[in-house]
Amino acid sequence: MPELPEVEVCRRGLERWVGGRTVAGVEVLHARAVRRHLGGGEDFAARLKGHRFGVARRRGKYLWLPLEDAGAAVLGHLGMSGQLLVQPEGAEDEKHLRIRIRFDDALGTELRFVDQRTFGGLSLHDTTPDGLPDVIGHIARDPLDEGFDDAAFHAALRRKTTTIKRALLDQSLVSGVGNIYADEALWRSRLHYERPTATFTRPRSYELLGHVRDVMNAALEVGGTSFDSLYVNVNGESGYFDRSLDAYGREGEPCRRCGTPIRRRPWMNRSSYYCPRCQRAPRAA
DNA sequence: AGATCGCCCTGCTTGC
DNA sequence: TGCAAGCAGGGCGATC
Repeated sequence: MPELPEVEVCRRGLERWVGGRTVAGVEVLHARAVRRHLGGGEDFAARLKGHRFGVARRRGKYLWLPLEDAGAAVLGHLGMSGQLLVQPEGAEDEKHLRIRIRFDDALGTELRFVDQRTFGGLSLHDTTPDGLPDVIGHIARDPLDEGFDDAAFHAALRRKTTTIKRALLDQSLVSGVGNIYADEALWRSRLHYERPTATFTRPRSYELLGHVRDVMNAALEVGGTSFDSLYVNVNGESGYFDRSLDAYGREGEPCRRCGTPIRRRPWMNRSSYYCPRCQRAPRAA
């Protein structure tokens, strides 16, 4: 379950191992992996061939490889279980290999999109003048992005009629926050997931953003060591999940602040983990 | 038009 | 032991 830090590690790997290389051929092995490419797998392959990749970029959990001089980019999302791997050309196919991209050079490696649950995929899109694929114009910057506007985020919270965890997962307000990091940041902020966003004061919004950044930076430090190898490893096994989680997945275990057992509650076809003592439910829940 | 929620998918775990 | 249900969840799009 790659969250933003894992996607950023993946982007760095793409930048290092795939940037500047020219596509020799593309194999689409599973149609669902290119479902966002409206022209289908054959069109995807045909339109990539012969083009050179530029510098990999990322916004939220989306990442993309610009095609130089084409005004287009290959957009990728890892979904739940996606991986982008740089493998030796002769290496055995992974069980869930969905897309293979070969290159027109002598480096001896190819790019593979591997995805068990097929929530992720690749697609080709025109880019806007600022280089963004046109279909992700609605995705906000992430809190680690220098261009993220804290004041605008707070104003948006005040404007919305919703609750804080929904807002954290709303990629048009802030990107890169998934279910795990939302629960972690809320625990650190001592905020209940159902707190209405309209009640947020500016200091409270800023404190929450600070905790979101801390959670992401901590994971980035742990996961950021694995990209400096042949493999662009983004499978979420950063080690961060086992060692450093305070709320997510800890149902029944003692809160690290007060010792109260952490609770799990069904929420939006998912789960919310929280400390019932540190994170009190709002009065009008 | 803003807010909410069902659904897509596969493999592991749990329970009867 | 075998089968079914539960669970994981990002984001699109239908619905209210």
